Amino acid sequence: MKWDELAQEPCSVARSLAVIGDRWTLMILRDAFLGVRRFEAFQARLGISRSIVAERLNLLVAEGVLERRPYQDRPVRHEYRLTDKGLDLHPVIMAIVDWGDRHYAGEAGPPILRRHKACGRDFHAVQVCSECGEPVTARDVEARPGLGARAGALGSPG
Amino acid sequence: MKWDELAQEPCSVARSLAVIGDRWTLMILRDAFLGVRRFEAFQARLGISRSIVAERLNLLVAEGVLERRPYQDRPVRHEYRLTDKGLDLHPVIMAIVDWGDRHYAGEAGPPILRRHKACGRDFHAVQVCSECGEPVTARDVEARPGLGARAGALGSPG
DNA sequence: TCACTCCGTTCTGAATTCGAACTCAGGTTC
DNA sequence: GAACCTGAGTTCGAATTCAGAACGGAGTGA
Repeated sequence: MKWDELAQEPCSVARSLAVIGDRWTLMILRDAFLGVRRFEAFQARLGISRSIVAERLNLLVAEGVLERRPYQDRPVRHEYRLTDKGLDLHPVIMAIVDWGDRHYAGEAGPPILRRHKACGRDFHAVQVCSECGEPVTARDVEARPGLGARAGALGSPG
Repeated sequence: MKWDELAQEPCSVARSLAVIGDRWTLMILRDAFLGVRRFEAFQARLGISRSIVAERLNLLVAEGVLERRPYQDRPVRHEYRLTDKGLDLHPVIMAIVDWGDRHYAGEAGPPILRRHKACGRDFHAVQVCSECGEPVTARDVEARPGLGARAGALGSPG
């Protein structure tokens, strides 16, 4: 399988990774969720080449994850903002943060603390079942092909 | 920043991505969560070259995400199983699945359905606050540097 | 003895990715 | 109006990654 064939797979992981599975794309999204919006800022924070930043931002705009909009005239300057589709990626970033916090934080604890505005406390994200509200772990889940699976492709991942 | 400097960043996203942020690594983990355990199976399902599969499996073993253990003697054959640290990645995979299901599933719905054994119903994952149990979205979160942040690196991502 | 399986490793050349330098356009300062 | 600055890319050659094929080894079965 080639990288650009991922999007055609009957698998939500593959389709998602075709968009966000790139090395730097998730780092850009991390910054976007922290409020970074300008080309220069993304480039400076990540310290990667401008061509990479430009390419990734264009891809995310093309996919509807970011939106490019002017924030001033004379001269026209643009900023990149998360769309609703982009905001839907928040659980992905939070899940990655949690894993990093758990397994790679040093003695001093996590590098970033996150406060839940609604309740005012520092928190981490917990995944629960949409139906019963109980926490879900890997062992609690049974997967089977759905209607969106490729016909005859039983056992196909998704 | 170079790819292999990511692990040194004071940022849980960067540290996690240094391990799992690779193109194919997440696809391998997807299969691992679906029960795939053998080299040949990973290679056949992904259709990528053997050297890539070997390299990624070795990296995941070195990081303690997978465990290589013999499942037979004469000849010795090994299988790759998720460790506890690997199982902790389940929320990451589920978050990616959800985003794909939501934005890239066709008319027929998601390619894979997942049943929560505890309650018996098909579900999707929902992220809630560990403190108050209420759902969390991007707009509900306020981030600030924690003790694990690099001294003086305010605004450093995490 | 010969073929076959499972599990890798090594090699090579082609494709991709990346950093650095360059461009361009508008605006500001002297 | 010349010199300079800043935001936002584009171009190009070097470095990296990858696929595909060959190879090896340890066993099994005919």
